[in-house]
Amino acid sequence: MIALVDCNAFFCSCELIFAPEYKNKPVVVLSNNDGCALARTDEAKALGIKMAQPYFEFKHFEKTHGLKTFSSNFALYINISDRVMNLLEKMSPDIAVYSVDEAFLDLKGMPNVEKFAYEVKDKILNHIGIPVGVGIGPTKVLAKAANFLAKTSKKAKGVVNLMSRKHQDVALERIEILEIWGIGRATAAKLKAMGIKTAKDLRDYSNEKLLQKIFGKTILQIKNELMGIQCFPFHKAEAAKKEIMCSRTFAKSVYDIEVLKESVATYVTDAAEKMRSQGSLCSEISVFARSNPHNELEQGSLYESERLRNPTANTLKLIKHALALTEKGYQLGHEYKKVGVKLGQFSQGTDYQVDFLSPQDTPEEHELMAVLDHINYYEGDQTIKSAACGTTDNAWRMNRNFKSPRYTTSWNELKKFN
DNA sequence: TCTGGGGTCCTAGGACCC
DNA sequence: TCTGGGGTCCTAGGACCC
Repeated sequence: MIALVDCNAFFCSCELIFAPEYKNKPVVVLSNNDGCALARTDEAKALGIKMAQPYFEFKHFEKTHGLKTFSSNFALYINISDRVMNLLEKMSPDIAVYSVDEAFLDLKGMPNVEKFAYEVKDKILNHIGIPVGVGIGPTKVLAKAANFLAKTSKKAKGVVNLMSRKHQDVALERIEILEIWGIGRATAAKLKAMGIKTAKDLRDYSNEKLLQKIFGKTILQIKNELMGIQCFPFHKAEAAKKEIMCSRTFAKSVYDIEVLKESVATYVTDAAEKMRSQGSLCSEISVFARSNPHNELEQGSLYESERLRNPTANTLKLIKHALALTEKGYQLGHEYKKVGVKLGQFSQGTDYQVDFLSPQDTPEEHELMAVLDHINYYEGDQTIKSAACGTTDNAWRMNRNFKSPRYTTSWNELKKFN
C-alpha cells in the first residue's frame, strides 16, 4: 500500500504563506528572468494559463483579472520542502522523496489509511501552510493516478483511495492516457491512434508484444502497475548523479565572448561544487550555447565537448578547459541566448585545487581577505581551507593553512558568512 | 564465386519526469 | 520586446573484440 503526497501548486503555495492576501486569487510563479509560468494556482489555471507559458502572453490578466505574479525564490521553496518532508518522515514508517513537492509513503500495515491520509493533509496545512493532495494505491502508478483525481475531482476533498479493484475500474476509465505517469505527449498520441484512450484501455489491452515492440519495455511496466503489479520499487537506489549540468537563459541575447566566458566560468564553478559534494571526479566536460530557438532566424549553436586525460574536480582546471572550449566554438556575430556546462563520465575520488594563478592586488582580493579574516575570527581558525575569487582571467586562489575539509570556491557562498 | 558468429561498449537521440 | 533548468532511462546503431 503506497500513498503519494503532492503539494498543490507548490511554488505558489510557498509564496502565499507570506502573502496570504492573494489566497483564492489567480497566482503564478515565474521562471528565471520572469520568462514563463512555473506554477499556477487553480484560479490561474482557470484563466487558461498553461505550464511554461511565456509571461508576456498572459501578463494582461494582471490588470483585467487581478493576477498576481512572483519571481521565483528557490531558496524559499527548498526550505519549505524540507519542512514538509521532515513532517512526513515523522508521521510515516517509510518515505521516498520523489521531487521537491512530492513523496511516496509506505503504508504497509496501516489500519485506517484514509484517516491517516486526512491527518497528513491537515497537519501539513496547519503546521506549514501548504495544501496537499493524497493518493493511495497498491502501486506507485496507481497512487499517482489516485493523486491526480484527489487534485482534480471536486468531491474528493484531497484524498482518493484506489486500493479496491472496483474503484480502480471506475477511476481509470475517467483518466485520459496522457495523465498517466510515464506517458508523455508522443506516446499518448500513438496510443490514441491505436484506440487506447484511457488508463483503463491501457490496463486491459491484451497485445503486450505489440506494445513492447512499439514503445519499449517501460510501457509494460506501467501497464502492470495499473493492474496492481508492482514494477517500480518503493526505494529507487539512491545513486550518485551521472552527469551534472548548469545552465541559464540570458535575459537578453549575448554576442560578446567575454560575457559568455564569464557565465561559463560561473556554471563550471557551480557544477564542480555539486560534483565534489557527491565525491566524484569528471573526465568529460561540455560547453553549450544556443541562440533563441523562438527566433525565426535561429543562428547556429555552440557545442564543444572534451575528454579529460586525468579525472578531476578541480574548479580552476575545469574552468580552463571550459574557456578553451568556449573559444573554440564561439562564432563572432552569433547571438547566444542560453549557455551551460555539463560534467560527465564520473569516477570516485577527490582532488585538491593545486594550480592557481598568482594573486593580484585588486579590490576584490582585499574584500575577500577581509571576509576570510572575519570568518576566521568568528568561526575559528580552521573554517576555510581554500577559496577562489574571480571567474575568468583574473581568477586566483588563496591557499591558507587551514585544516578543515570544508572549503568553498564560490564568492557568493563566502559572502553568506558575512 | 564465396565473405562468421557472438559479444561488449559507447554514443546520440528520443521520450519522459518535475 | 518578452519563451526554465535541471535530470533519468531506453534504444538503435556503430566500433571494436576474439
